[in-house]
Amino acid sequence: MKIGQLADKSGSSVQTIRYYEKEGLLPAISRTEGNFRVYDSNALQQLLFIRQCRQLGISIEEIRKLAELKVSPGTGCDEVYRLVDDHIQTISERIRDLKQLKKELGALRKTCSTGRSVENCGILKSLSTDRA
Amino acid sequence: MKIGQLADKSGSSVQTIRYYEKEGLLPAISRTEGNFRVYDSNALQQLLFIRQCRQLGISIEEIRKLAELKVSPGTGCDEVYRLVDDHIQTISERIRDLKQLKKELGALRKTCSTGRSVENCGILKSLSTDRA
DNA sequence: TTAGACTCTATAGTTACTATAGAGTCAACT
DNA sequence: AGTTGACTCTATAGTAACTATAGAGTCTAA
Repeated sequence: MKIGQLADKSGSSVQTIRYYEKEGLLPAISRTEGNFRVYDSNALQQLLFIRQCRQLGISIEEIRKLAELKVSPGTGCDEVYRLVDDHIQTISERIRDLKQLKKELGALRKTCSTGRSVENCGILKSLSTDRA
Repeated sequence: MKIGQLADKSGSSVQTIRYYEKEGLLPAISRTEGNFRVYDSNALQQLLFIRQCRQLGISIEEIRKLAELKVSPGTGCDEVYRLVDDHIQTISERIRDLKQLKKELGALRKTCSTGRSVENCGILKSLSTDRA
């Protein structure tokens, strides 16, 4: 199949697929005489793997590592385990930070009652003088 | 004061201050004979305002808007209110998404018991076959 | 044969900075 | 006066993960 079909089936855009190839996530594939990329179902599987990882917020760099591990038999999967664990940790921290942020913004919003003019706007006042 | 001192006092880096100037967040300031930037306490205030906003995750584009509103007397502060409200909304969504992600990663992690070899790694298996 | 859909490469744009190179400025010390 | 060192200047490239564009080529169906 050609890149457009692969894009449809995988849910990635054509440009994104080419981007993944350039980044070394998808191996070089064969081409038609007219230089069009040709993919098989194996390529589709690989792409779905990448997509799955990306949807879980795993970076391209990390996906590269995972892909390497996948094809290096004999090594333990501790590293895979650790990568996922680290990722969960990162996300937890991000959630904590965002919650704090939301709290601060909530407080900020309370300083404003709509309808005033900007000269008396509590939000702008707070932003100008408060310390986070 | 010169840019280094302003950086120290504000907590922003020298490059970041120059970047804000280029982006139009800080007004053009005067220079010494030797072309060094010179700042007063007013500039420090403006920079602290920007920092405060950035720490609350407000984008540079939005800060530009806020700064404009600050100096356009007579207009209502409804717009400020709305901006902050939208921002809270965005953050809430982001938190929700991340929580979902964490849940999925947690489930993924459970498919792995450490010490196995990658051929049997539950995580890699899941990533290769599951649908999110 | 030609129109339309698709594909190709290469390049620039996105966000909010950070890092670097290479040059100039300035104050203090010898 | 010379020089060292800290600071500053501009311009440019890099970061992450794409997206968008230009301009050209390919393929297929009417």
